[in-house]
Amino acid sequence: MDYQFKDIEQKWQQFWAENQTFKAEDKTTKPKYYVLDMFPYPSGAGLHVGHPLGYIASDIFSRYKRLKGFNVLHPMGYDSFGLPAEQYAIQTGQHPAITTEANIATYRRQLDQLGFSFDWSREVRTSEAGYYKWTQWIFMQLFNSWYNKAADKAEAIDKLVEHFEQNGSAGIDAVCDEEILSFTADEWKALSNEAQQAELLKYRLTYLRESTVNWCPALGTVLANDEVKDGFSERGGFPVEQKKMMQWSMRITAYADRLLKGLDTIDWPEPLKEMQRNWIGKSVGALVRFAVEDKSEFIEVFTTRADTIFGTTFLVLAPEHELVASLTTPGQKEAIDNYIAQAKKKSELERMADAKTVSGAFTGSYAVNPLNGEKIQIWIADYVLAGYGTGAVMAVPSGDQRDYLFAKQYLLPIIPIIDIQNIEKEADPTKEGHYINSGFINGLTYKEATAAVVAKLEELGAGKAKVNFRMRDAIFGRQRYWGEPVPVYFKDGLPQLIAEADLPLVLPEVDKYLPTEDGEPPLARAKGWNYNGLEYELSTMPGWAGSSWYWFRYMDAQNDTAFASPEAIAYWRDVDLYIGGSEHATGHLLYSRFWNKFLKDIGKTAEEEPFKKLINQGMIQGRSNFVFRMIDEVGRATNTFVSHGLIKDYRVSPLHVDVNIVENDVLDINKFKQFRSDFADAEFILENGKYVCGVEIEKMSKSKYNVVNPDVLVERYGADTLRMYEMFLGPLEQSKPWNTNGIEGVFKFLRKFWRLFHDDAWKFNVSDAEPSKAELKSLHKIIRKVEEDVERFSFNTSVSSFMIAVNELTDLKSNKRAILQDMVIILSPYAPHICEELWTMLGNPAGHTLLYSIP
RNA sequence: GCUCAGAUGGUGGAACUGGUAGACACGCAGGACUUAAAAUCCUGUUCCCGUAAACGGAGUGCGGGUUCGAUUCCCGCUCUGAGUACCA
Repeated sequence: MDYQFKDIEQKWQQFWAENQTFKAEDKTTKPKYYVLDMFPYPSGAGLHVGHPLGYIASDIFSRYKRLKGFNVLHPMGYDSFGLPAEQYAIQTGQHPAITTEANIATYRRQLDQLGFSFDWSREVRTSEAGYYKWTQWIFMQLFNSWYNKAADKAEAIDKLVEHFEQNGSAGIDAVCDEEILSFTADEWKALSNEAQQAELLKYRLTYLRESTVNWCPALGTVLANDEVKDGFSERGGFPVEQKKMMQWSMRITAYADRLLKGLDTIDWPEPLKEMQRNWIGKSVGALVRFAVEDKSEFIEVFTTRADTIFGTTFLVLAPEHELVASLTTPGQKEAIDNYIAQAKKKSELERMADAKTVSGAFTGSYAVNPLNGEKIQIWIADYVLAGYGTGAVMAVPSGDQRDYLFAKQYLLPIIPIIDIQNIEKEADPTKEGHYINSGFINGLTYKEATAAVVAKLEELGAGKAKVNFRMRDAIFGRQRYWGEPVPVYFKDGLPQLIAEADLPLVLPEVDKYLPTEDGEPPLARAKGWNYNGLEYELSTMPGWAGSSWYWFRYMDAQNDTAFASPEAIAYWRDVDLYIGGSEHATGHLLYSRFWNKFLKDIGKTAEEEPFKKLINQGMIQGRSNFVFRMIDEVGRATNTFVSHGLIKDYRVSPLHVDVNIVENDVLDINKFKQFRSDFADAEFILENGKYVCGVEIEKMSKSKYNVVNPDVLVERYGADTLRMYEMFLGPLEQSKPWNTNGIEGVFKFLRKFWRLFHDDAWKFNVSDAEPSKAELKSLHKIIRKVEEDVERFSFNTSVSSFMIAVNELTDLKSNKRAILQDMVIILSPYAPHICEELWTMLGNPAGHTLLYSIP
């Protein structure tokens, strides 16, 4: 029989499902290997051809590892809380759980037809109570913990309380809020319970605090920094503004240093590590205190160039700085007020747009340089950011270009401080040379000077060495419905955890998915929803909560007494290979590392890093096709279409055309006439009897008619062909446009492979004769090549090698069992259905992934 | 601006540690089979010169360098993509 991919694929998919062929074992002496894909958000649009790329690669690798004798965990699930289902619910009144369920069904069908070897018995869905019970549980552990810098790990909050009771606040080195109380043991004990709780909140790893947040009015919720791009929400593209709100946050900054250091221990793409390094933004420098002249106040600045302190000719505060009002003299009040009003009006975007225009205002006050007693002016300017460092800088115009421009604009002095500095046209931030005009560090080099200045500042009590991070604590609350409820209620205005026995705190029903009239989150609509009469927290957790620990749940997905059993965690430990997109660099991947480290600190997990090796699969872009509609003399669109090669001779306007009615850039004219009713009587100006379309690379999207659905390709060529074609397209990590041209080549290859086992009449015909030298040579070449390729994730080259091998064996008219049986095994990770079929036709038992190993 | 990645035929790409550039596939051209088409098979296909072949010349974004030898290593530049953006 000819190659009947449809029957073969259906048959084996059913067999694998019924026999749970790919179920990972929990008790085995085999070495473990954990292959993880980034689980999808099940959107309404279903999968397009770009989504499975990473899944195919991970599936090939998983199947390969099984052949190599590993006990492979290769699970799949759904990140099923999220905004689109909720937006849809707002529009239609349909409960998000219902649309989510329907979308998951579509995803599952699409995934199944590709023949993935997922262990579905371990499926997780973040929106199910059985799962989010443990997301809430982790939240509670974070609430019950503080970060002990001395031990460099998270510890139980009870230990902190114990310390307070015995020693007061002395001897505690914690990551905490800035305004903490200093007290003795007796003073602590004398505090009311409320006061104690309020104080502890400043230490907890998840805490409630008034903070400036990214508020998105259109979405009606706050967003985390990584969910905002250029002043607009990442989802939906709505404007985002800054607003002060009481908010739940995660003290991820406690882990900043460990998150940074850990990067050196993991096998991740360098650009991704670089992105995380930049996001964490560690900078080593010093805090310097400048006293304000004739006032008791002082201004603290952060600088990475303490050595340049003698070049400081003014101070600049952010317009939002808390001391601005008190520093402003009566004479300068109007100027300052005007400036602040003006700065406030500017949106984030405008502020970035005029990065080059310099503006600011003088407060009228003066500060004193702690090292030389110089009196310098205090200004405000929006080039200083309130959110970074202390919101104030010491301006050294000779060394910093921003300060330089500012000094030029407002005629402030510029003092050179290094002998080789050239400051005629711009600032010179050099670290070479020796210091001048710099008091006691004159003549020293950069290294010596920095150390000397910091030592002197410490001696004078005017400063100290300080490491600063750009990363902020992560805002954790969302004023939305479709997310995990926060397991907290309020008593006397203070947050309290609900009892662990009351988990999960189930998402209540509401009449509408919108905020209430007085602006409270949707959960305020829930009738009778309270904790023994006390009010629950009304915000829900952000999208990244559920995905920050899901790889642990796969280890033991059904467990009802722990997020995963200690035995399961001790065996599976961490993810050996993680495949997914680089768009999660500063969100999911950072939060996951954070939670992983926390869970290790509290003794629940085994490894410091969750994902040993990570590969970014490239984005599959859309490849749009265009037709060219002729424009007549008066500028009206006609119903005549000009082939691409001829458009220079006509006036035309390009029009997207559905890529599914175009093959190799040639338009199917009949299908085009049915594409839209007004094209029914379209006319064409052809070249060589064909209508050739234009091409452009764009994002894959419905509106551009360039979405290619895998269902269509599976229907036409089968899953094995699609799997191999996606790999054949190019290196996994590289972004590339999808182009269905060429899939025929892979299909032909599989058919040719099939034919090796059959005679001219398509009758199964395999010989038991001894293979020739040439045949053995081909076989050994391909085995070696494919092993090398898989180990370095070069799947595209192994597909080529398979083609070469099959071409060679076809030329040799080889039909020897000794050759073909091994070919089946090495090809099986790539094209599992056809291989399983041929494997059984050769007389072997089915389900060979468990039984056989690589030759 | 800064950081990172990349640039090879008509197209996707290969050449892994410096050793025959263009594997494999698509497309295209020609041919076989067919009444015809599809499917299938065969041949050719980097460019230039040459009727064709042998042969000759050029060639991996551009300009230099190291080397017996460079797509590969080094320096400078151009362009494309991604990330980031007044971070003191």
